[in-house]
Amino acid sequence: MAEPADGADDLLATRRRKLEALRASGVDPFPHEFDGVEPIEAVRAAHSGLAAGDETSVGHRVAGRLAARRGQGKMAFLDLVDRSGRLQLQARVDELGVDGMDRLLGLDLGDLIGVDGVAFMSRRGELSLRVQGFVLLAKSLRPPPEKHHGLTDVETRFRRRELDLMANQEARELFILRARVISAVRGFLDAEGFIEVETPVLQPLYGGAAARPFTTHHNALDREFYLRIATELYLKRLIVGGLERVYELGKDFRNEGVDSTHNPEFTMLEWYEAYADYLDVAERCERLVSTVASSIGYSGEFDLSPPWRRETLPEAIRTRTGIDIMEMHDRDSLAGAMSARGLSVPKDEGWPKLVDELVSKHVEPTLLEPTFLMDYPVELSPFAKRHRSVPGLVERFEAYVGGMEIANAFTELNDPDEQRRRFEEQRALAGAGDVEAQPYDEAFVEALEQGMPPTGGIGIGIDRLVMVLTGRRSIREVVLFPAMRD
RNA sequence: GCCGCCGUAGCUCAGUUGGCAGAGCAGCGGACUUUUAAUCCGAGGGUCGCAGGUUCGAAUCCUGCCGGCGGCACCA
Repeated sequence: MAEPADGADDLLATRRRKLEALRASGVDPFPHEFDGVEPIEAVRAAHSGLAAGDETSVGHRVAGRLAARRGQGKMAFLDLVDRSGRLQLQARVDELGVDGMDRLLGLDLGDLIGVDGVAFMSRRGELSLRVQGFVLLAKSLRPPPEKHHGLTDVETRFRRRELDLMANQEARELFILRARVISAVRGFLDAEGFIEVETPVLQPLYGGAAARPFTTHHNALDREFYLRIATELYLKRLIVGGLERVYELGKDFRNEGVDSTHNPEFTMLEWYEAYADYLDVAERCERLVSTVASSIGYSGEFDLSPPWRRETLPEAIRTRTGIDIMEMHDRDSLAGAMSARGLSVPKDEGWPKLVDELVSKHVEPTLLEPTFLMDYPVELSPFAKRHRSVPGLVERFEAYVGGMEIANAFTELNDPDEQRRRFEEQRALAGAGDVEAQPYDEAFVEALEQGMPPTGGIGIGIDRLVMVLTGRRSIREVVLFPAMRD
């Protein structure tokens, strides 16, 4: 409430005052449109051959946010930023008049403006527009982040992503690249005969992954629903229905911990393909990732081109720890072998969890180059088909890059009676307190009883794929608005 | 959940042994017709995350809480 004058008022009040002054002088600070805008990138492309000092008579209309200002008085330079880049504007009093000059220089950094100007190459060799006319497109009532250091505070960058995007070009580029990844994924699958489908996010019963769900309530039906943890079971029902090749790209929700590779809601791609097995799926997976990578110009630390390394899970555990899980099929002998080698043994956990421990502690961190880890114990995989030649295993792989799981796939179990038995086993685990055990899904089993062709299916974590393709180490860097505490 | 580090102006950051709260950018007033983080002059701007405690005196030391990051645990 302090009175204006000089610096006694705060930054917001100053901007509000300017807003009111504009209105008082008949300027609409929030006009409705600005037609015919050219992306800054296109303006640059049109003048790539100019040399320092060259003038043109080519006019351009651009629009964006005012990002910097140099100079005052009779001539000044300003920087305008749009999605595609940054362009210097030159403001001259002999072009704009004293009044126009004052109005242009009276704008605040952060204001959105539209500009008509003529291209020229400055003495220092920077492409610029000599401003002939401009219009305020939206007044900014809050100060933008600092113009040199940008916005670096991690918490602010995530909570107020709009500030990150306006201040940091890398942030803009990253999310544009993410969009291109998703577009390339669709293009790849569409071209290979898959159709994109949408299945329920709100589900009466959840399933398809080992995870705890979020619950919500439907008022009119007066019943609980779950937010899906996977799309798997519905998609397989579409395979039963004869759609043959389907994929879904969308959010899954898992009510579990948050860390650098887990966000409670995340983007998952799943596809299912009739008459295929997990080897076919692996081949398509490595081809998809490699194709998407080259379509976005990936040049990171990994060689993503096919074929990826393949290693069986029992073999991977044996070479890392010397333990042969195929020879130790009861909990006690495996636990004994682990403690004999000085490895920590999770208490009160059964054989499957011990295997899981060995894989996540001793195998996964070593899988840096793209690798398919193949053939998992049946106990860990309630929806995967038994291995055609190795008892106790299923035809399943997880794909790893940089020590991080990016995909999980199997030859789908299509024997309804065995699926029923697997659900019974899950029910027993749930009874023993496993909060992630699969709930029994009778509708799914009945669908399998209609007859499902041999099918291969996969889930690929899109956020993690984007992490790999952009070299980011935290999932929060590739999700626009990651989950944060209040 | 446990451990460690961090939280100071709109933004980026200093702040010594516990002794008046600092700089740059941004903003405000002014000068400047080819700047590139423009420069120069002037005057402003603070819930030092929050709440307690110790002390003559706390941004600084102690406790608790909130938030962030990292690690562990959990988690396909």
